[in-house]
Amino acid sequence: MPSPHTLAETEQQVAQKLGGLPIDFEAMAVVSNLFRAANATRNYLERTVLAPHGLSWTAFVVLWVTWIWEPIETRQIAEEGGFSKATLTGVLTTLEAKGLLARERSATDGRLVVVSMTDAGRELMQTLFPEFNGYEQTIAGAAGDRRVALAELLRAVTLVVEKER
Amino acid sequence: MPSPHTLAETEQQVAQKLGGLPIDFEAMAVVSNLFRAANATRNYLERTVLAPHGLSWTAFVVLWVTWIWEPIETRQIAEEGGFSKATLTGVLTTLEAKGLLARERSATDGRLVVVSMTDAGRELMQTLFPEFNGYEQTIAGAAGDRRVALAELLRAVTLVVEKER
DNA sequence: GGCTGATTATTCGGATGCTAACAATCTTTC
DNA sequence: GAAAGATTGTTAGCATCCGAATAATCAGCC
Repeated sequence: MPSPHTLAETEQQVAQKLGGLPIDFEAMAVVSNLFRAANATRNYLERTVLAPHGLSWTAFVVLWVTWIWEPIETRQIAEEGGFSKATLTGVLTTLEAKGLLARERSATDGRLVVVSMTDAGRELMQTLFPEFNGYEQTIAGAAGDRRVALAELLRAVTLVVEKER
Repeated sequence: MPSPHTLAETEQQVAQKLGGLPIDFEAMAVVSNLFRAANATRNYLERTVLAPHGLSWTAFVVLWVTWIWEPIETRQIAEEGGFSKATLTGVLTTLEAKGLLARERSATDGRLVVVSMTDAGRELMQTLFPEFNGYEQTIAGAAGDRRVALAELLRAVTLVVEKER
């Protein structure tokens, strides 16, 4: 079974399809590779280290952000994690059902919900995160000595698209 | 409302939580920024250019791959697009219902399904893709003159995690 | 203190996204 | 040519993921 087409093959085919219209292939490569890398990485981390603990990628992110900053308001978790509050509500429901964290209404502002870890949640993160970080090293190792530069470039991309809101 | 915590704040808090355990913060930064950038970019592209045409990110990718390589087998679309065949089946159902592409069983191998664009689908891509590429330029512009390097680093990450299968 | 506007979290509906199981088909081996 | 193994696409079940709508709460203004 052939592997996906090469960049050169794809560029040639796209040029043929669009018949001379100017296409920025470098921009195309940045965006398509961003998604391939993120998707492949998420699947890899879920399969190797998160699924054995019954966690999805986003569940882990929520757990991690809560563990680091607890007690924390839900709107802050959503902001740190980069997903919507609607998504967060669903994931919190899942994690609360697993007994890893707990929600309660703020005593001072009835609109807000505050989240804290349970003892079980803290214990899980104490062992899971160092293991997880080991896999992160495998992934970041792909960038060799340009890891810091890669992280900075990715941060710049996020800033540009979040500024366009 | 405070913006997300800085990298320095996060590192300090993580170090405090883990009490001296060695954590590779650079690796952490690469992986977390990869997801922030991919998620933010997907939301931005869906909101600005895809949703007005009734398309999700993955629906667009499937349409694009099919447009470039048609007629194409479903297993090849899944491979090029980097998602599972189960996901592809659902997205193809959506796109076929919108009249943008068509599926048919292979005449030579009953296991295979071949996908082609409809005239409506080709017309949509003729106008949509150049517009989409314009937004891609905005995004890739975040990397300045390191766009090619960024795409290569991302490709390296994908290769590393897909090799770990 | 009552009204208006803003903010928050949740719910709803619809779409993605995966793994595992399944049915149908093809390939290989004997 | 029959059986076993492999491959394909679909289905089922479960989890995410979003925007819009909703209900509850708070802030500001008069």
